[in-house]
Amino acid sequence: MADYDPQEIERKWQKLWEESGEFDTEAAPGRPKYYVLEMLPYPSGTLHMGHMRNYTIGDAVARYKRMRGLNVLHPLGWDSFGLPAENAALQHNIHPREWTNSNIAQMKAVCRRFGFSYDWRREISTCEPEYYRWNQWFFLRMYKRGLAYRKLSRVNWCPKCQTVLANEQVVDGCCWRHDTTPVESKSLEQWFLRITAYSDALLDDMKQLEDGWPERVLTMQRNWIGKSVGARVRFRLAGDPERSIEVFTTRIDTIYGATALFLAPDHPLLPGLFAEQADRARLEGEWNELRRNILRPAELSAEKMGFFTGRYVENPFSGDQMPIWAANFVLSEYGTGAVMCVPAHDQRDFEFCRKYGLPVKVVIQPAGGEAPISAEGLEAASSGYGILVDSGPYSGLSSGQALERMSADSRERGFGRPETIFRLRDWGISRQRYWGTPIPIIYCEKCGTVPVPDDQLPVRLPDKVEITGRGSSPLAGVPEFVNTRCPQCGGAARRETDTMDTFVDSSWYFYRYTDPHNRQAPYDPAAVAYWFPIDQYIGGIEHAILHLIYSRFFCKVMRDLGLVTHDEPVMRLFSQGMVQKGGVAMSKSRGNVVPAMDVAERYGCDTGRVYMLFAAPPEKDLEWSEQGIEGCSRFLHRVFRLVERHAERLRPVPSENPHGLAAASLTDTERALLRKTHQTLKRVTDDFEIRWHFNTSVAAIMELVNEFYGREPVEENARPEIIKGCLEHLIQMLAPFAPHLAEELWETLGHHGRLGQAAWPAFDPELASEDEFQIVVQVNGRVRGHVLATAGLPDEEVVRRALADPKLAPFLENKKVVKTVVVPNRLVNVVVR
RNA sequence: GCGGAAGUGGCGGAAUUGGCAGACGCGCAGGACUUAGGAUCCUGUGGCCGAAAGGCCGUGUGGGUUCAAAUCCCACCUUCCGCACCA
Repeated sequence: MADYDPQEIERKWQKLWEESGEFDTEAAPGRPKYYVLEMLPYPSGTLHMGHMRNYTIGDAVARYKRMRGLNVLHPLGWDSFGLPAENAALQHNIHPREWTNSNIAQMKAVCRRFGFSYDWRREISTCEPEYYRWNQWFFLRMYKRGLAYRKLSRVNWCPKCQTVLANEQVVDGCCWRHDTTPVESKSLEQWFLRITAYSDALLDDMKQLEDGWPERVLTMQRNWIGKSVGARVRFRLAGDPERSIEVFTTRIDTIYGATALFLAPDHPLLPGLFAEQADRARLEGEWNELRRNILRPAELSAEKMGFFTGRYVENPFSGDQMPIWAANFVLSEYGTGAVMCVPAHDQRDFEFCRKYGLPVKVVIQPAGGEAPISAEGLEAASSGYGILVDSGPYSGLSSGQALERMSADSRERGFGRPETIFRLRDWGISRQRYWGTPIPIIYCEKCGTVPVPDDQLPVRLPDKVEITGRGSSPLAGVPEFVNTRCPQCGGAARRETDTMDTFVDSSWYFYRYTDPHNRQAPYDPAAVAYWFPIDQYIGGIEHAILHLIYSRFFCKVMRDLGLVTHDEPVMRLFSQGMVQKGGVAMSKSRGNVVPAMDVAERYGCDTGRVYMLFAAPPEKDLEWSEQGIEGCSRFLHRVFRLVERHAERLRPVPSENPHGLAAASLTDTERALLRKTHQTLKRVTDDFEIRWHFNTSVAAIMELVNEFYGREPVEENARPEIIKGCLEHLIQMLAPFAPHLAEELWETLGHHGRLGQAAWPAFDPELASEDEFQIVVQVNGRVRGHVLATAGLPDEEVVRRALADPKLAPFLENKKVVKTVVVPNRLVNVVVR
């Protein structure tokens, strides 16, 4: 008997698949489609098992859906612009393009060695001009619509990357790639994409995603967008009614309780407030001290500080005079940079006022019978909604009523208006780097900022450039690139030398897969109309906001440009867990990686795939275990031997897959094999369709294999055509997980067509059904015995048999049966007293 | 601090609708085959008591609902994740 040789089998089928274009797909209007996609990888070098998990999940799904008869689009490409290529260039004196392309070649070889069912004709690489010209094309369309603009702004600067970061790329005050490097603040001219124009759309359209996206991703996006509905209110400066300070508040209902007004330390009006005062010098000293103590996100426990500016404002509702303080916890970049201080109803204000002895005034009493609160009795702010008191004409209203009426009144009386603000900021995309998409803008002395015309795209990245790793755009040092002609007046002009954030590349790449070689447009809308939206997207949770919010934004822009008709690009999102070794995520920097190629060479890729799916449910983190993978290797060997043992006898026999029990007179063994086969089929199918828990699919198939082994020699008690039918189902169910072995065994059983194109077996509930059950017999909820019952036996009869079980007798002695509970085909519980 | 997820044998995990907790795999123990086994096949394997039959205990902790709870409710503990002076 031949031995299972994964190397030979896998090589054979990969070659055949490639030659026949097995996984090439074409749009076929009218035929049901399925678009399954794994997040675009960055070509960092060699692939390790930590990378392979989402490809394995995606490939199992793609293969399953093909067997269900769907037209499956399953592509892969490369997110090939980005900083590591420049760092490699510095370190090894190699051109970023060369480094990148050699990594791609290596990684692609691993993907091929794993037999992933990609349509490689659709492969894209974002650093190729054929791709990035469409980044420029989209940018220009956004520019024309005012969605791309340039402004001087304070930006996040990572000293390690030597470039600017978007807000989304700053985590806990540090760079997302260098989590121990605090970002610095710089003022630079930057290009922005106006994602805030879609704040409400990004929020509202999440309703379409509630069924298909993980709740925590939606929550993170909601928090990130940070919508606040409130009001803007203007406070006049006491003694100087021409000047005023605006605040934003979500709690205008508490405004009668305001006892001060706080300004952010770098509020522009602040220096002017104490300019004319006698103790100006002291105030400026305080101010400088306070500015040294502006709270950074990392130091939350730091103490609140502030000082009285010596000036007052007038509360436009109550007429009260309120002192103006500067406070270190007020954010200058959020809202108006000024807030009203309501210590009774805001915890931060409460703490500040207790420290500096400012008065506390209660204006909201809790509704619904709770004890009323008083300023003296408060130990913490009472921030809930309630009923207004001491609030002039608004006393007696509920918070809800007051919020609406008071913001409307503020508008009518000319000192305010309802306002909604967002935490979301526009997306800064300028990067002072070489290895990215050039921003297609030309600066002309006469004409100003001029977009590059479409027919001059792509603006190509020059090959020759000096990369220094220091903080200025490398392209600025390439005169052939910088010096150009103005497209409008033809005069001498200079090109923009910053490149785009690489998240621009990945914001729309999945559209390009539908039409990857189009030279006239980013894609044919008809191709997108057929394939979109993406049915299943699979990737890591680290992109919960970054990539996934940018992509949603791009989709909405495309929709408004008339390029797509859907609102959301991705219907279902799945975040797989990480692969760990030694309890921490596999990564090159930690040095705990298991190279994917090693696994393929040692065990075969089928074994590696089965392990990735079997060791844990896909959303959980998975610990790499050499013993675990050996178990999976044993399992595949076991399957191989099982089929091989029967193959010669079964090859000439027609397989029989009886449907229903009446048609065939079955032996006990046949019945048992068919039952287990169809029970397994139900479990595996449900795991694909509903549960997405492939660990239990693999376990179910293992059970089926064990069933065969437990009944060997099966040929003595079962007809060959029944055995063959069951083995075929077994192989089909294995195909999404271990496709090479499955193809080989399919052929071993005498088939000539490809297994990947064979239909998924039809489930027959009648064959799966049990006709006899072991009923658990409980007394007062504790298991005391078992009885056998045939399906459909009346409850009374089941109870009668249960009570007749001699094992129960000691527990029934001197007791009265109060009640019996019957769970059909499962359990009888006798309640006694 | 707020929000979310999780906590089950020696280990990874299973229990899909409240119905025998521990499927499947690893590990471990024993056996068969064998010159040999780190191959393969078979058996056993939550803890405690017991020769066995069987009994008691057991899903982070404490309470509750129920004939019946890993599963539902309340309180708490631990771990992980997200948000964090966002006015």
